[in-house]
Amino acid sequence: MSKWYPKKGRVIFHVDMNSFYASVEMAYNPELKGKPLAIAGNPEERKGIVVTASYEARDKGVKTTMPLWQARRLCPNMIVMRPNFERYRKASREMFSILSQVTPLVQPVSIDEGYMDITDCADQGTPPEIAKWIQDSVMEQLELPCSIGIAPNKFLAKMASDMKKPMGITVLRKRDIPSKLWPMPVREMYGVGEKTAEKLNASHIETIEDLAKADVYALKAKLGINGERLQNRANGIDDRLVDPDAVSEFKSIGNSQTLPHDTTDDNEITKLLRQLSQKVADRMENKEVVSRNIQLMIRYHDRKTITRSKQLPEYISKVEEIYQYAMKLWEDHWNGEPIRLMGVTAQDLSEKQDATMQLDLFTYEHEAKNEKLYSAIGELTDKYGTNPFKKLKDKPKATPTTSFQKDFLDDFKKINRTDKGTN
DNA sequence: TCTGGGGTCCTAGGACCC
DNA sequence: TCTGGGGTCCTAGGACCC
Repeated sequence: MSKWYPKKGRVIFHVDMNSFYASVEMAYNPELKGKPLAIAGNPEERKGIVVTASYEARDKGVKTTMPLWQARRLCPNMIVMRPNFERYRKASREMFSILSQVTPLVQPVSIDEGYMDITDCADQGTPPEIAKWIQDSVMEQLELPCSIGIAPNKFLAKMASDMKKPMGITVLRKRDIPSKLWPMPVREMYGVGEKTAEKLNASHIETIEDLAKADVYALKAKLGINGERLQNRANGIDDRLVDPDAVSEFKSIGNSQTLPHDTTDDNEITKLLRQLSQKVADRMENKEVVSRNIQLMIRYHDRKTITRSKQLPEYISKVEEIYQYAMKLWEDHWNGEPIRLMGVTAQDLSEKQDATMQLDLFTYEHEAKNEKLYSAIGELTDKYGTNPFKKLKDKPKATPTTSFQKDFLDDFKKINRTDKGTN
């Protein structure tokens, strides 16, 4: 029996931009600095909510997701702006480019936060020194504040970056867990939302320490596999790697919209369905993907929400196709009550290139039974030692996720094209 | 006057196949 | 004569996060 010992602990950063949208607007227009500012979708509509609030507004009690009318009551002189996503995306790109000057091991998780693995960056300084350099660079070059958590894994780094805001740098070592992590209410733990917190509280688990020390079987009975995972996190255990490629592919593209008033009006609903289909189609074209599953979401007047989806016999990308399938779902599943929101989402996405390749593969296997295809796969399997796509031979489905798979698929496409050319 | 819009991941049951 | 077990696909919904 041999035990595996890691060579050394990892050093993980979680970089979190402070009230990102509001900060970007302040950098863009210095007159806004020091003033209570909220970014809100649809400031005119009664159903608008606060997306991000500056610290000046937060001091007055304004919070993210608060209805705008409520926020205005708390902070009457608050400036309200619509979001400028182009601006935020640009700032985000520049921020991540600063991070990647330290290491290529940067994993963006959203527009305003990301993980870094700086285990092998000792030549650039101690972890707090590197964190300080990042924080200063982002502030000097972009005028944007951020907080950084330093820890031996992703979960602890995430919790750490949240502990000091704005412009904080927090180290959370394993030995700090009992004093810094455990006293926190369990609801504040990343991964514990409202429902899970309620369940835990019902079993008299109030703090992260309670969770860390709870009976694992009781947790599993209540929360399933997630119970065990949360308990591990509470004890500072988290093996997830920092994966720079993790968010490169989208799994779904959807658009939804709340109506200004609840409705059963056919014209209005048809029009909205068309608009949403158009938006989805446009975004799919930008990303050069096609979809094999369309989902419709309906939120009724009482907020009850249903989703209905359909797996398609073929990949689609055109507005007309998306609209037709969404409309069919609507006709089949609407219960006739007034609705307040509708959404259209394209799922089971594939890159355009691959989808046509898959179609070729399908045709070959099921109609032509082309031997050349199999010999091409065999040839590549020999060349690479193994076929990374277990399913490439059996099923017309192959979405590359690793560079090994990408290389394999590229080569396969080359050979496949040559074959077609000689036919 | 309650509560947006963009996502991801997980679970669970039924159909279907071997 | 009456019934196993595993695997995958499809669908719906829940929970969570920013």
